[in-house]
Amino acid sequence: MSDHEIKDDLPSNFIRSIIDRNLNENLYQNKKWIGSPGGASHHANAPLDSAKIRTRFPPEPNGYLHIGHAKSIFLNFGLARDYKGACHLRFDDTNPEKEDEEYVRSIIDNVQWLGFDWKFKDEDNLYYASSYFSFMHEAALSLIQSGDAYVDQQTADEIRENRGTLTAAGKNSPYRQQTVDENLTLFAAMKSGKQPDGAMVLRAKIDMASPNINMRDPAIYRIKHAEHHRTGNDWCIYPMYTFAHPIEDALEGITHSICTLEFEDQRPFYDWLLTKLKNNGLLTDPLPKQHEFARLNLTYVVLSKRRLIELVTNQHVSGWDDPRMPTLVGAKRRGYTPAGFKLFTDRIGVSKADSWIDYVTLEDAMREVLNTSCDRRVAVLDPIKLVISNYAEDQVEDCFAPNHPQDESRGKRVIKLTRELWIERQDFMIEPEKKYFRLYPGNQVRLRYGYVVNCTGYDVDKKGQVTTVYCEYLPDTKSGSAGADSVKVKGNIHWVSCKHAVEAKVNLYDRLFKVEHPGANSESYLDDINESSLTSITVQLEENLVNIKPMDQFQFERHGYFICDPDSSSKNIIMNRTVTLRDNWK
RNA sequence: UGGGGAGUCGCCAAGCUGGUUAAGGCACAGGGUUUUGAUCCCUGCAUGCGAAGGUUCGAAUCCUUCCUCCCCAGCCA
Repeated sequence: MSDHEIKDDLPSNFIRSIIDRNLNENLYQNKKWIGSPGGASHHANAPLDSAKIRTRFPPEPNGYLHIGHAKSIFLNFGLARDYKGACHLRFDDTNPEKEDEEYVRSIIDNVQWLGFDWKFKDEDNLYYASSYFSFMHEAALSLIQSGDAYVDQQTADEIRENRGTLTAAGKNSPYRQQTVDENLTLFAAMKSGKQPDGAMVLRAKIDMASPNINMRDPAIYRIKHAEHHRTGNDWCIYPMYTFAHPIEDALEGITHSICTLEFEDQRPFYDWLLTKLKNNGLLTDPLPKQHEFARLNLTYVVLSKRRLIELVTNQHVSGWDDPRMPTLVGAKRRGYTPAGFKLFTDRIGVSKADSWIDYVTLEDAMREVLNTSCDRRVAVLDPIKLVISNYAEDQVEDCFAPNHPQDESRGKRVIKLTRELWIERQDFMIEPEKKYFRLYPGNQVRLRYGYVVNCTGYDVDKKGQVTTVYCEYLPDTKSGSAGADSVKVKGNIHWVSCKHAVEAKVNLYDRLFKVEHPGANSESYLDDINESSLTSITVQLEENLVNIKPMDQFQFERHGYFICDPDSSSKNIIMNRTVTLRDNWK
């Protein structure tokens, strides 16, 4: 295949268009990279960067990754792979009060689970913003020296008041005209540890009358007497995201810094800062450029960090990895797969339009992937007994079931047939409704992989509930035998031998919220919680499932895809339903 | 009422340096195959591109005006 053909297979979106254009403009042909992050002097004698582009996935280690992050991960790492570039995993740990090592580990696991790493040739591009604190401090000093930053001693309230409003310009701080030396002294005081939190803050000196509020002298360094999970007590001043992020990108030689829409207003500051630092000799071209895309919204799902935390702490779910949670750890336990997420993100595309993706789009992507990857098994979820009256009490017979209907190479397995079987309650009706073609008195169906049977009767308990169904089998009709097709039936039901069945617990999951947009038309999104999002039942599995191991996945025929829970054991098998099969009936 | 964005089929989304009948996916509706009412296959699904004007031989693509929605006033990210 030629490059041209390969390119035709790639999706088209505005970010790829930008990259294509940048590459055609030879924007990075003189870009130097010495193999590790650093400023202008660090890369001064470096060779040309062999990575065509550099992107980054920059999570703050203050929570668990969710499905929305998966979109960003596939975007950033996918772009790097397609363009023969590198994607860095960078922890944006500039706020010590919120961040923790526990999240770092979980994020690393999640990214690897989705199939990515941060290697590029011999580089290991795993970085921490906190590694750049020294450079950031120097950058701040340089800004003070060039007259582009000052230490403001107003209180937080005063700063807020003087910022102005959306329609009215702000007022200059009384400290805005301090000399460079005064600012240097004050900034040193901030760093010295002798100033309490909030006493003063370093601000960029731009324009208090800017129509863009982000340009009204944004705060770039604050005092925070807090222990950082990586730098300990080395610092008591920490850079703000606004200041830190562009620098992180620049030091790592990022070409395309892709973030979500809400940062659009910050792009002017991003460019302002980097240009200043370039003029001050700390950075060189090509400078990274920020591009924004629409974050993922999924119907019936909440993705905001605050709400997710609330769901866990208020115990609406069992934890971060509850299979109903949209976290990656939850999705994994639910049985959602990396390949499914890849298909999903490919399908939804990338754009700048705010949008809500139908939850069914995600489910369908999972079904499509699971359909080919999962072997089939039989499970009766709501058992009633079926007795084959003309089948001997002690007889046991092998039935052969293919592991996958579209892939013979996966072989067959044996399922034992006996006189008494478990079948689904839903596969029998005393009085069939229209178009129902399963079991009812007088009707014939095939016991999948076994014989055709004729329904002869049934028992009910005092409540009128069916307890046992009776039938007679047609001896010449066994699946695979010459006479198998001699009797044509429409219905085909699954079953499990009572004598051989394995009991298990199954968790049936439904959407966590009962409305498309939780919270949109109610007091709180919590009012929209679906109280029956989890149903736990006891079921009968085919005997071949006795040795199932945690995380094994199967399709239970006619039901859906199921995964063996991490807490499952041979004595206590637990299966989680990932997603049902499509069902045109009922 | 300031600034920044976005509006193409029920949900996404190509196309947008103007040029045959406006890609594709999901959903939906029919039909075929089928020992999963699954899968798979076929067919249908916007004379229309937020609205109205205008430029042009020709506009979703260019211009003008208007409408709707989202984001921004943390020493959060």
